[in-house]
Amino acid sequence: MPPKSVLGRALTLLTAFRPGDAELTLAELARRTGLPKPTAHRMLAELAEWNVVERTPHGIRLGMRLFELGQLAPLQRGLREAAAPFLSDLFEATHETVHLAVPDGLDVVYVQKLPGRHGPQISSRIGGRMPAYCTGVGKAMLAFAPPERLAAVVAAGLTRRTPRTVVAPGLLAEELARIRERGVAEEHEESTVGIACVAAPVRDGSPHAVAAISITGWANRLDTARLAPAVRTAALGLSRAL
Amino acid sequence: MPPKSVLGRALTLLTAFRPGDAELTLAELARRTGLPKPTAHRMLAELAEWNVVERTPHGIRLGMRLFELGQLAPLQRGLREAAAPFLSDLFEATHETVHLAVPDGLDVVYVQKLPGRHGPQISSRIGGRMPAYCTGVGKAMLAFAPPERLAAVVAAGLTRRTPRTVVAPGLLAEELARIRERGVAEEHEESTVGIACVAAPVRDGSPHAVAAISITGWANRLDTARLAPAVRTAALGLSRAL
DNA sequence: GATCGACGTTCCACTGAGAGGAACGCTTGC
DNA sequence: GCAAGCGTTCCTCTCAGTGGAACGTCGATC
Repeated sequence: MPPKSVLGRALTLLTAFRPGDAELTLAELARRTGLPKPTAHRMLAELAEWNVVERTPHGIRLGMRLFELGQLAPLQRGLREAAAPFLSDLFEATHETVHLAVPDGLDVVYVQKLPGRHGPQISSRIGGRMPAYCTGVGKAMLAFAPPERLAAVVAAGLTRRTPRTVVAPGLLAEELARIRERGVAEEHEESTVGIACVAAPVRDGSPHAVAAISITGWANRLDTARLAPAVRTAALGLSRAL
Repeated sequence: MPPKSVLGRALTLLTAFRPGDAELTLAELARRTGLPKPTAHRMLAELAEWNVVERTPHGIRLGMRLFELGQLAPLQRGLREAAAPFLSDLFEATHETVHLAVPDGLDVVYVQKLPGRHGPQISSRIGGRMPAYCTGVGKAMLAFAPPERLAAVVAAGLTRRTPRTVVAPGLLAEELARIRERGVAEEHEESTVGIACVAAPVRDGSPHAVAAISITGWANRLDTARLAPAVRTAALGLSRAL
């Protein structure tokens, strides 16, 4: 049941694109959104004029202007620019995958990623989402978030994603207390089997975390205890820079 | 004179945000777009529901969902993922600012940037635009572009941005021929005084360049001759990976 | 402390931008 | 040769969108 407003319909069309889709046909878009074909056709034609979508010989894909517009979002932009040197240093020192993420609702959204050369292929994507409760960055930010946020996350339910996912609200709260104390969050195969990470919260003067930095690698090779100070230092440095 | 269609108006509102604007007031948006205030108000309210824009206590800013959507644009995404390891290597080997850019119309659009720690503050931005004819990445791609593109660039006029900008179409053509021969483009203070760069085109099997990689630094310190092979190698490596 | 201008917001009668069923020609695969 | 699916066009109808008018509220300015 698509929205009736033009804007709602257009956004339904855009959000019909999922990470895997390189390009979609008009018919597929009409099917996914529930819009009549002529309606979808007309709207896509106008979006294409703005380069928000692009017409290819065999379908339609999201366009360059959308990318450009997205980069103007001030939160991501300012944060990423400030973070760049710290992330580079961290990458250079460890050669593992480095992430920068921000909280959004119950999830975390990745804002920057420097993929480690020899580490595992990690499914995270810039602009991608993961649940907060089972990721290193998510827990780091949840530990320094307003209590409502934790409550909302718990209320939405903790789904078991791997055998080691923490699904008991009590255990999660204990863990967050530990994170608040140490200033560093760890994750051992809680979101994906075989993968571990160390994360630290970034703060901008307010008591709450505005972002988090993490290092990710193979669970059996990543020496989290050794890396923790480096991640913490980078996060503190970025916090000071904000 | 704003467009009459709802979609056009909404996009006018979004594109009213310029790189410097963190957030704008409703009145300012109405002024910039020429839309009546109630119209802008109503549209922004709907965009805010989708998190395309966000309401702050003192204004309106572009939202997280716009960032997420932009990251799904397949061209940028696939390219950036494939390029990441090559860019990291290049950065590590040189410690100078590394750029990845794609062509769009008469311009280049930066898709990734790793800012060098000790290099100059460069005004380029991920998602930002620069003219093709006076940048390293731009010339690298122009040299391997369909001839219409060069013609269009020349037709639009070559503006002198610094004393060293190449503004004679003949000289530009000669330079592009040299770039085709060497496989590397250089730029010495043609877009910004004090800054130089070395760039190489990335190709995906087709005869035309789909992107370019560059290293940028202080004009008086960057040893372009020494860095050229590294940039070229990275670009060739990425070309093969595509 | 009265006046002013600019702000965001609400209301509502009018209307033209948008809708979408019907039908088109084209390609693809039985 | 036919059927199914594709993108595209047409054209009448209607309701989503419009925007002038007027609102309460806030800081400056006098």
